[in-house]
Amino acid sequence: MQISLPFKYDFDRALERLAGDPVNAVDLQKREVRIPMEEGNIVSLRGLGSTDSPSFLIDNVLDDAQLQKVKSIFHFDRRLDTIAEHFKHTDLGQLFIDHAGTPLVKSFSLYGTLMKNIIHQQLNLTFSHVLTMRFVETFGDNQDGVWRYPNPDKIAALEVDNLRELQFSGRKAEYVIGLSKAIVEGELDLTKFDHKEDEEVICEMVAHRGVGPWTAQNFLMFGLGRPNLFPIADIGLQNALKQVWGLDRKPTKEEMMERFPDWSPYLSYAALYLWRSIE
DNA sequence: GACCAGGATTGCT
DNA sequence: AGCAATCATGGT
Repeated sequence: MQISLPFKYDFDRALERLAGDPVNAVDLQKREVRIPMEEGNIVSLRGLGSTDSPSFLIDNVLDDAQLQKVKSIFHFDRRLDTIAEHFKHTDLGQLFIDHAGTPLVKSFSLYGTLMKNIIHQQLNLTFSHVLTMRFVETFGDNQDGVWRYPNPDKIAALEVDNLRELQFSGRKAEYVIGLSKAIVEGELDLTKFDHKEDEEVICEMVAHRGVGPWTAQNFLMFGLGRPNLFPIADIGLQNALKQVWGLDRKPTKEEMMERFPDWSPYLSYAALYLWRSIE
């Protein structure tokens, strides 16, 4: 199955971003990522064209529903040129020229992205990737060289010490186990968020111990692919804005929020391109 | 050796 | 309501 897009799409950049997380099965030379699907099979997505003329080869999809799911993960239906145009006359205009075609790619597993976001809280990226990798290697499974996050029931059954052994903090271990229990017991249903407003999802999520605004906003961005979130507590975004605005300190919450009306309804893309600017 | 990392919670004023 | 301490560990 081959498809092409009528707008700039930097697939290599998307792959580099995915490759930043060692859990993902990315081959930069072959321009390929293999995606472990919920249905059990592994879909292969390979880039064929260029950023200006993007096309893709999709292999091993079971049916049309799954094809739509893959397209949705990579946002092949979301016009990046329209979004760049929106930022043209804002303070972030240059970013959208420098990194044109950078897409917002969703993670492959809702539960996985929640666990990953918890694990990544407040830690530097290198160490947090070590932790997520240990988590997946210890409790997930490997199918044909592709790692898959475990099911929540497996984590819900753990003791704090099982995660302490992987060098989780005691508190982080409690969060991860507690949230997994909430999912198993049906108190937290990640699959029912699709038709709810951002604010409603955030409200429900932060009611659970371990989930704060940053984690809920990241889940909405990278789990559900929502276009209009800006995790204001994020140190990386603060540092990126410090650089873009030429400040000698990190910007205040108020200074950042002042720009929201200009960036909206694409706050997620403002965040994505700001992260891109400091990578 | 201090201080900060792509934070959240708890306890204290 | 707002602030400080706490958490594990790696990098600077």
